[in-house]
Amino acid sequence: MPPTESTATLSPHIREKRRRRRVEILHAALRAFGEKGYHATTLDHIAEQLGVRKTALYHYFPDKESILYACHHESLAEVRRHLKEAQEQHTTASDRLRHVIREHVRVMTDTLQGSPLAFEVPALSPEHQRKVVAARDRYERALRSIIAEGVRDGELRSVDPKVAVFVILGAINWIARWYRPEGSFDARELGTEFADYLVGGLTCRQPQ
Amino acid sequence: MPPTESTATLSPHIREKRRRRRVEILHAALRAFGEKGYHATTLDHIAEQLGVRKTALYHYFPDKESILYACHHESLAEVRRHLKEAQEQHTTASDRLRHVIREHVRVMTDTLQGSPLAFEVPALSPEHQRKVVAARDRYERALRSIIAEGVRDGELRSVDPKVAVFVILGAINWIARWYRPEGSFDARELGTEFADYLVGGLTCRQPQ
DNA sequence: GGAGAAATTGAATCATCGTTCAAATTAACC
DNA sequence: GGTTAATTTGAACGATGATTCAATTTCTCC
Repeated sequence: MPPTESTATLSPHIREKRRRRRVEILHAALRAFGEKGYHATTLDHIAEQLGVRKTALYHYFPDKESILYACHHESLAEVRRHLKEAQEQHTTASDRLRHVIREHVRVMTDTLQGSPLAFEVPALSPEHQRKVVAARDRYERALRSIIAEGVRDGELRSVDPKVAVFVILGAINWIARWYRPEGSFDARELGTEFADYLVGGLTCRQPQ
Repeated sequence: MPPTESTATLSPHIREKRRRRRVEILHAALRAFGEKGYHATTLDHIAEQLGVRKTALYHYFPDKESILYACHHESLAEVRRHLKEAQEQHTTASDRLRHVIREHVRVMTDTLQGSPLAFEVPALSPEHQRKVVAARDRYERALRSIIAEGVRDGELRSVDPKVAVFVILGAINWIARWYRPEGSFDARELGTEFADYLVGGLTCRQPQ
């Protein structure tokens, strides 16, 4: 009876099955949180999507807040991975930005439709909140310095990087509120459109 | 004892005093909703900001949901007023867009820091929800057609107006999550920066 | 195919608000 | 200044939804 903790003594098969189930729960939770917000989402609602009773969830997570935290954790890891890619694969600020935006949009539209910065951080426990805010700040700061570099090099217009990052993340996080997988938008095109728009608004009119 | 209803038989002085109090409540509610979201906000929390017990609120609004609706109603009226201004005072798509964005940002940062499209619509009663969604859709459609016109006239890049409007409103609504009046951002500059960025991202590189 | 672990369930508990209401306080106005 | 209406309050109620737990069902694996 290892509800929630102690994955150590499990057989590989069981462990894997358990991991998959956790991911399923997170997907259901992410969808619900994105649609209605954390507080309006009941455990019943999440469980219902999985064809199960809410008490079953306690076998995988100690409480509702931990589910929210796991969502944050997963999707923050995801976007920060793409940030790293961008840094490694591109050299100019616009290319890096374009990469990050496109991939972040993809994270929002994928099954793990994560809005790691969109979800209500205040709902987290102090401990979890501290961790999430720290990770989110690292991400935001990295984006800001990409923009700041671009401005310094004359590649981008002279904008306040803080404001620019807020605009970008606002636009991206908002996706959770209107995007539905069954809708008519193509996820891949969406990322490109976002990148074109949001990078285009920062680049200089006349390349010097 | 006219709690909530029947403003008819009141003296002008009383009526005015009552109106002011309602606005105070809305401001407190808007701030709280913007920070923590509707469901995480308790009536105690709103009342506390006004130095009063939560039961006092029932003298002005029949229930919590009506406060949310009033917030929606007020701020939707506000942004749609600015939309009308934009149509009347400007002729080109970019100028109209610029006007709307700047003013919408101001609405977000002002005392009535309204995020009429940001607040959880599903929390409203079916009746109120219908009204708010209708008004919001009118607003969104108007913005889309401004952009569509600009594209048709060759003034704006060829973008999907739907996506562009989502980007713009996402960026603006996100303001409720990070802007604090006591912070270091100047509200007026903010509107201009948003407009520059978000209109700039739509305009053609080389005016034909 | 059977023993034991894992997963799920249903019933019960508990805490948190939103809401009601009668009583108390405060303001309006003649 | 006193009467009436407006406003606020404190205590109590009720609904919702998170959480606990013992019992049951379903897997795993020999």
